[in-house]
Amino acid sequence: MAQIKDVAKQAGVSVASVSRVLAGHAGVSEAIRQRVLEAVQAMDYRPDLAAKRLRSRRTDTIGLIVSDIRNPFFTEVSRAVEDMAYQNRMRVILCNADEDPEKEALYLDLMRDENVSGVILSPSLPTLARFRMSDYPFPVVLVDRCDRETNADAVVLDNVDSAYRLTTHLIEQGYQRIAFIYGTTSATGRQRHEGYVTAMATHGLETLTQAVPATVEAARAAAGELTRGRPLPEALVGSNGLILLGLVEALRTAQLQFPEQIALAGFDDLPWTRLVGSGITVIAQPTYDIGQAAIELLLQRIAHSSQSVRRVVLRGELRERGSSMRRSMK
Amino acid sequence: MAQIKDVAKQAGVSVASVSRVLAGHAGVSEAIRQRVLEAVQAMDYRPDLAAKRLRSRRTDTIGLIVSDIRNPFFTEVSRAVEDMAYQNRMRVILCNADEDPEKEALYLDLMRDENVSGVILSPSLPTLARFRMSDYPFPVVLVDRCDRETNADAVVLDNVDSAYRLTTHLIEQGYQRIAFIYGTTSATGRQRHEGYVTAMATHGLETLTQAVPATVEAARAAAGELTRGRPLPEALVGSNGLILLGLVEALRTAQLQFPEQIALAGFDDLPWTRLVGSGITVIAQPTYDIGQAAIELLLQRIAHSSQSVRRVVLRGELRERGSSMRRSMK
DNA sequence: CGTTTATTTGTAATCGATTACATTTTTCTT
DNA sequence: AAGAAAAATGTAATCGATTACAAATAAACG
Repeated sequence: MAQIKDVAKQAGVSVASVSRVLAGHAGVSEAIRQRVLEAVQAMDYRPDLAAKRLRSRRTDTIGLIVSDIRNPFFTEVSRAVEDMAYQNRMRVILCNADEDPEKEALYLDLMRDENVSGVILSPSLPTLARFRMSDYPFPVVLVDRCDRETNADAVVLDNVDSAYRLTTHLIEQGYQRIAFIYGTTSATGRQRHEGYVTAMATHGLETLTQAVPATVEAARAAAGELTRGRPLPEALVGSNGLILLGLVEALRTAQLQFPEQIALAGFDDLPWTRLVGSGITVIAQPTYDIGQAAIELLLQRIAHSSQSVRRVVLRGELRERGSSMRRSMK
Repeated sequence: MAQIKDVAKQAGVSVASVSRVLAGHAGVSEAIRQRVLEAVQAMDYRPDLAAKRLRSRRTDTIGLIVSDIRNPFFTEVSRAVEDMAYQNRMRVILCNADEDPEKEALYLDLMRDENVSGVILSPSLPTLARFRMSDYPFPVVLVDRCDRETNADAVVLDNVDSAYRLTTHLIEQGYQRIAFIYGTTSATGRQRHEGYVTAMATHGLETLTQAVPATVEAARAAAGELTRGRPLPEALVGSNGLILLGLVEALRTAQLQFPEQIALAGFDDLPWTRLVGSGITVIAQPTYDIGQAAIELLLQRIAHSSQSVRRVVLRGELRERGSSMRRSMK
């Protein structure tokens, strides 16, 4: 394996010059630049990253900590983050913390060990509550989850508004007994719940909510109970993609047609939402954009560590489909 | 930031002893071990990974190169790989090569730069054809895609057999004009095609195939054409999850009910396959196991670089659902 | 108990780059 | 053309660990 001193010898220059040329630093003559580049080419020289990182004290690596990459939302976010990272000659270390604060802490420690340039974090509720930017030796950008109190760079959906719009849509379609099943594991569930409550209150309707861990199984069970109760809710709303999936499964088990017997809506426009039944009405999140915005924010913060704290709020898009069709008057 | 010499001073020993204790090397007295551990604890010392990697020439990092993490198959594989990697104190660098041989080469170069311990690769067809273990300075395990000629550690599904069983199932249900839409971008499509052809031949039936790039859009277009042709095929089979999704969308557009007007089956048991219509018959891949097997194979190979080449073949599971229900006699 | 052998411990070289600082070369002024 | 200032280049220190080798200590043996 060729190393920098070999290249220097081959090009007849000093190692410093080689390093300068490769780093793209100014103040090196065109003649030398050419000779170095030629030698590099000829020897297929590739700098040793470990050495470079040790000396320069920078790793050009960013950490991405999410609950579970199998959640399609995070899948898409991670793809965006990786795309942008490689474009900026950075690496990504991905961690699945499973909504477990201890794992999150563990992985954040690992980020410190790795001496990462920055971290994108989707925190569980307890971690979010405790979060202080100053607790970390690297910049952190929160993604998907953040609350009003938290002082941190963040990229989130307009959760309250989106839930408000979704709920209002159902009300306008003639539904009144609208049940909201939401995840308690993260801040988004709470915020979407808030939007739902506001919409219901605005129209003088009573709320009907069920808080569950944000998993398909929990949502399925909760929906099963709801559908066995009487009177039957007129509509079900799930606060995210996993929950929505649980609802669909439960309705199927209970042999309830939507929207004929019960309407349905939720968050996250997944590949299947328009395929089941006559399609499911959802708030689509601009997931790729969210990931992209997060890493852009992070890169800016890395470049200017003292710039003011920013929050990017992206708007969800209501996609009306069959599952929320107008209720026939009774 | 405390470094090893600070710890050594604090514990009243040499840096070598500290390093030995932390590396878990034998031949250090219990007394010193205790003193070092105490000092480490007290100072919250964490070894600098860049320095460690430079000197030891090992990174404990593995590369995972797939076409697109958004493909649910790879999502699940990557989760398994990451789980196992962290359990073995290793890191994972994930790359999306988009089925592009050039990107694959680029990322493989990057792996060389990173001096990774090993790589798990899901190669495109051209890369697979050219693949030589000896071309890389690190061990490589192929995942999902491998053909008979390739001499390499690999973890794959029993593609030919699974496709054979799936096709035979449809035939047994009374279908004859069975169309097979398969992806040309990867080796799996070809192999599944082979299984289909064999099953059809065994039963003296004529084949009806359509090769497409493995994307939802391409499959949708191809299926659209097939459904406009006459006589209509009696059944459609998609060679993977993306293609299957495209087929479902096309049938929906063409307003064709399954299995009433046309039967449907495919590969990959995704969250939605049992929710659309009366459920879709599929071959379920043990995706998590595939990922797990791949990294286990890789770790073994890293430990014993000269062990014999292994191929792990996992069996797909046929899940019969409504979409392939028995055809009423005509 | 002195010698040999095995076990601990320490000292200093090393991994391969970046970069501070010193030196040389070039350019600019007058 | 001499001297000052600016630009280019080189030398050597440095990043923070691991580890080869040397030195010191302990155990084993006749």
